[in-house]
Amino acid sequence: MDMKQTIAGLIGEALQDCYAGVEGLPEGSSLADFLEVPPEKDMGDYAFPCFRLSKALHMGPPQIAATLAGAISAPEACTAKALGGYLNFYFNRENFARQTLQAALSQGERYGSGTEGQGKTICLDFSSINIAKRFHIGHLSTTMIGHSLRRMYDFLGYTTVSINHLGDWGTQFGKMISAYQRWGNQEEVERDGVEALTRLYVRFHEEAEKEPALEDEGRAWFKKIEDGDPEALEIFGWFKALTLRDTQRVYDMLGIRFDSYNGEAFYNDKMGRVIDELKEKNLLTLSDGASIVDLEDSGMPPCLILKKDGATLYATRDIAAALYRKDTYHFDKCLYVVAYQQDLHFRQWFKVVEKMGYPWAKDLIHVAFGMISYEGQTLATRKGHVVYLEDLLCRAKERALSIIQEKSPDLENPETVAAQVGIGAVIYADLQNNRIKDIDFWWDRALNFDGETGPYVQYTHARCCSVLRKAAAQEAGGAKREAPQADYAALSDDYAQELLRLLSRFPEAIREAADRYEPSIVTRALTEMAKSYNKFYYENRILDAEPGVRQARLELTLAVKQTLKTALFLIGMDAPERM
RNA sequence: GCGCCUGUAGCUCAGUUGGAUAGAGCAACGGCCUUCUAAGCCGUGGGCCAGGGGUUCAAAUCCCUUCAGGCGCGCCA
Repeated sequence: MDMKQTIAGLIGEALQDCYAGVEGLPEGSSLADFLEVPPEKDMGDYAFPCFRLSKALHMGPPQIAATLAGAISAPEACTAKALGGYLNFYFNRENFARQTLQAALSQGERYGSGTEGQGKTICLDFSSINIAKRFHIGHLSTTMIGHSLRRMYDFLGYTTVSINHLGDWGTQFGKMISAYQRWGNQEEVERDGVEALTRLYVRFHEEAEKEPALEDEGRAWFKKIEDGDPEALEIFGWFKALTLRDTQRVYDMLGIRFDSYNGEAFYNDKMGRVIDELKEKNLLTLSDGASIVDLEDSGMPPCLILKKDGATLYATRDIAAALYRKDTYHFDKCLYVVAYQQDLHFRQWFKVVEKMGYPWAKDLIHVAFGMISYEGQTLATRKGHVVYLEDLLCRAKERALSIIQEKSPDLENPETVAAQVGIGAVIYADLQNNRIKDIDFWWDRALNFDGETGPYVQYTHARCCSVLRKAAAQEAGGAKREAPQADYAALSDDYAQELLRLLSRFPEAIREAADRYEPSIVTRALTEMAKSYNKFYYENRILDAEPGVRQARLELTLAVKQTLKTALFLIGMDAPERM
């Protein structure tokens, strides 16, 4: 049982003993929710504010705290002291150390995992690239947040389905075929991939300025795609394959995998059902020639379903996709990791699904995140005001490599580690803050590896590994027999206790992150743990301590190492053992 | 005009969903490597928590309001 529950139990008993029969007192598990962490270490490990009892008991909080403190005696778990209106609890440090390490070490890198997701499925729609467009920093957040959430839900036992909802439908692809037919050549496109397609697309627009007939030609090619013309489909399929090939390089660098690439084209023939159902349920009305679902009763503008010309829209496709996913995956939740600009769009079509009578509309979640800008300005591909993800990752890797050459010239696999560290820095920076915050990208910030950064945490992990390696070497070399019994009382100092406290709370952090769809909670827990370990490390000698003390500190180091690795994994980062 | 979001140190942000004296990192300055990884550690300076009202024993946190910024508001996605 964890300390919080233990303490809640002790308070419950004390309330019974001291104030039996009084009405309106909290009891049971609600007491655990009242517990808080005091702002200062010397105020204890947990505190119970007595203010809220004073009404029911007709007594001042300090008096209540003092009475309860007198009634609590459980020295093997903790001691209680009254301070003002607070009842402060101090852990029995030796026992707390033993219990926490036992919990962490028995599960190893699975520490913090769970089974609460057994039998539940979560769909995650993220990254969702557009065909014939290069992957740039504007796609980083959706990709990393989605990937991280996916790993967290997996860790908690959920079945997850990662979906890359491809942007692969629209007249722009007709234009691209037209441009390719006029000016493209196969070799060049095959070689340069998306880059070549972008050039063709840009040229198409330049030429179309002078020759407006081109627009019609583009539309005609798109019509051919719609009608299933073999030539059009072949070229378009090739463009698609090229895009996926180019993008896959980035996904490989990031360790990301998708279960489905069903995008807009896939749902093209699945929207009839939506229209029919909306008509059947009397939700569709005509307005200025377009078909809409009126949402005035929900205080929102209407949701457009069909254009004047009868063509479907974004919302129509999203609804069709949601129905398909519910039928196919039977999800308990479907998350859309999409920038906050689209907040209204999601609220609208979620509401339409609700009006269609599907109770699972409440399980559709828009996981919104902030905008990214580049050195104070809006991203603009056309003006070249953009940072491609591949370039960013490469430069981060180069920077890591040059630091390795300077500080660790003897490293065996500098290229591999440089990639892990450089890419880690980029991922960390993206998942460091609350996802709703806008991000302004600056090169010098992105390539800074000092302070609270990805490399800092990886460095701490490598440091733990180094200590454990040296310990193993000592044991192999020396005449030591079996591991001595750890002296957990040796972990009573403030530095060790703070570290243990963070370890003991790590499982909660993962759950909070999953509940709030907020990877930054894990990033922060990770950073706090690394900081805490570095302090501990400077205050305490590990390898040359007395055997029992050495063993206890090694166990703590091992627990931290494993937990850091797990947390890094959960936000999508690698954990090199040396750097 | 209406709606959503944001406003905390010079900069970038935390702040455990209402608790005790508001915390980190960066930047600046000053210390610490013949000892387990100095990509590290320690210290100094820096705050009207955007402003004003309320609710509460207690507000950066909840409610109202003003201001500032971002985003969105029908045939794009």
